[in-house]
Amino acid sequence: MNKLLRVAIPSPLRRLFDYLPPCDSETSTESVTLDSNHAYSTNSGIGRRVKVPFGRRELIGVVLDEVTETDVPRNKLKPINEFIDEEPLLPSYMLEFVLWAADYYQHPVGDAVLHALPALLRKGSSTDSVHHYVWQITPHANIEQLAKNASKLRNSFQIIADHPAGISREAFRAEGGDSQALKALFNKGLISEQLQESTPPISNPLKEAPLTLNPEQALVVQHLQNAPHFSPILLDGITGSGKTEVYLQAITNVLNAGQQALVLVPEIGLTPQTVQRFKQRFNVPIRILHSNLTDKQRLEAWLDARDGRAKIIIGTRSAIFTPLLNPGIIIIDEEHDGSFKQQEGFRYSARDLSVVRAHAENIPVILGSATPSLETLHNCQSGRYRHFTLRQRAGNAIAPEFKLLDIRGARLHNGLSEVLIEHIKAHIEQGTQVLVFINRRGFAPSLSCHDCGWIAECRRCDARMTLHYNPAHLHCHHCDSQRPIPARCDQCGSDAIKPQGAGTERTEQTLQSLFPNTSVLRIDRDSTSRKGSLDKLMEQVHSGEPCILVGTQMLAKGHHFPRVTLVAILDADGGLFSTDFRGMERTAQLITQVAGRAGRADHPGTVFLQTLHADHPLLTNLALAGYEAFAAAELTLRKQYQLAPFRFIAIVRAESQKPGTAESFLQSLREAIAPSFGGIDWQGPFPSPMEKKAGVFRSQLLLSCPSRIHLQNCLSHLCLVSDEHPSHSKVRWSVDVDPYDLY
DNA sequence: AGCACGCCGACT
DNA sequence: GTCGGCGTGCTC
Repeated sequence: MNKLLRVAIPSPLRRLFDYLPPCDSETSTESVTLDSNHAYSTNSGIGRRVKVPFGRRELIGVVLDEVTETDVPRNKLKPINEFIDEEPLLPSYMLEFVLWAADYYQHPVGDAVLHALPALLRKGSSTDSVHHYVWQITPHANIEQLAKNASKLRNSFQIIADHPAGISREAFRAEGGDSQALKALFNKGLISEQLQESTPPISNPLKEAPLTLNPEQALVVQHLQNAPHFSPILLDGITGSGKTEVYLQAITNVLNAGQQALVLVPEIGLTPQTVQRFKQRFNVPIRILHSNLTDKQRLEAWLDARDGRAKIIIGTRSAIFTPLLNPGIIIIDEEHDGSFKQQEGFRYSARDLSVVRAHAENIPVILGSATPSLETLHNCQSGRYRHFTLRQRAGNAIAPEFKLLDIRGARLHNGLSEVLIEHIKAHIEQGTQVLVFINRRGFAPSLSCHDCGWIAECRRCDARMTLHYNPAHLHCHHCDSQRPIPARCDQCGSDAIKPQGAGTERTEQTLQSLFPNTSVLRIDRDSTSRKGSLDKLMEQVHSGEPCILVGTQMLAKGHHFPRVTLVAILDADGGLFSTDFRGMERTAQLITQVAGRAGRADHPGTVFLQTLHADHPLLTNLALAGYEAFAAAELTLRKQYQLAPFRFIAIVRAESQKPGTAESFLQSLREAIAPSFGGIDWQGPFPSPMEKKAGVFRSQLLLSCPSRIHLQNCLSHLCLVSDEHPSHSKVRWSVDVDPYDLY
């Protein structure tokens, strides 16, 4: 009986493809079949990449199984062209993990498997294309041999000095080292390149002494040390309560046991400050997976993790698929953050998968947050996760005080109330800093005609164009289309067209004119898009001089502003009446996170919330009792209304070029499937909250069910039906399991 | 998703 | 006459 290879192919087809073993050019070229003592039949093919003929193309796939039976007619089977890898690329438990994820999120297996690989491996690069030469400091070299003002050289020297076991060129560049400086240091004889030796076990992984833990922190570290097996933990601690120190000490124990740590952070949270904490503490190779690495750097980091050379891996969402030789712990920092859920394609949640992976590897996992998601809190209540709370702030800092600022009927200066302006003035005069949070980029959220009421709208979306002055244009934040600012109204020709409302640009301008002698710094995607511009702004803030920071949620993540004593949230009402049932939760998290930027160290902080709904229970509860109380109340409501996390939900989304096509497609899916799946609650199909986006019409169907398995079975069936559907080519559809956004 | 085949309109 | 529009069908 011939052995067949079952291969995962990167295609949207939700199935695997069977192939014959490769033709061996030496034995026979005309015979398609192979005898059993062929070289390839002796060692397992599972986990190896192959080049296969697929239609008229050649693709790279991964062998998932070896079988002897197939439903495919014999004459359709083709032999694979060749094996790329001698050995399995992935340990089998990693393949199983990806397969589990593909199944859970209803994503085509082949696409998921190849998604889990670094781009170069996806394209067929060999794993030994990475050279193992590393740079080291020569024995007598000292940084003092370099001129004091040669900062580039000194910085590059320091990076290499920080890696006594040697650092590769790619890793050096990834850490911000300069190639020219590398050459110069080599020419000066300060560094040398040699073949990497197998890293000697590090006797002491610590570079600096750990901080003393308070009793709450010690309890967590102790718990992990006593139980180094699967044990999901929520580390629930307000900003400044020392979550990071707990991570560092938990990692220390893992390193001492000769194991590796995987740390996941939100997309925007991968700041140099976070990374610095780890580098300062540890004496071990650390790999950072951030978004602007080259493909080669990524591959190298991946291989270093897989082969155990890297001891700590810090990365964003996709790093959850990094294989580890000897995993010891997984840490998800800011676990409530939406960026852990991929919003297109393979719609996995790295946070949820981290628990699945930790379970499979039987290691602890820490979910850390000052504002835990309701899912995670629910998992604590049901006993699935242990809940540890850190209530003490470092250095006895006082928690910020919340004040609701009722702006009904108040005179506003481009969104700033007079009371607020007075408070800003007082803080500036007292010599501290002020943070103004507004969750809208641009100058104004819309441009409208005062004569006829016309509003500038996007031609491709059901949305208004945002007015930007810097540079001047109209911009759609949903599809990125842009056009010049019209001089006259499109509809009536009047020149009375005016900006409506305020975004960061306008707020910056208004504050600057109110406080001409104070620097006003704007921090949003537009002001920080140029490389290094964020660093420059941060430098100015950290110099400590009084200033006003104006910005979007970028301000709420990762950065600490010790001199800020006043936080102003200009529009606290944003998510109060959202159609998304998670709107409240997100608003509460955002407000709490922004507030956490103030009142650190010895400066007590105040948080002002401008609102038109000063008696709204969310706001009063949050302001008076804090996030924990809010979350408890919100969970009760979710239970009452039978929403997530008390039911499992999934959304089927569809889009089409013509209006109505997507909706009738979903309608026929529902009609075809609903009768055979009782116990599932169907809502829709209805048009998406923004039906037209980037020129396509979108519709969605919401399924919910108290049983995960039942929902899962229903979705599998739905995908089968959908694949066979006649309008399959006119409609693009996708399934989102455990959606984060209901748009 | 690609990529080919296939069958009708405006160009040299 | 043919270049090319995108409908539809297939990929082990």
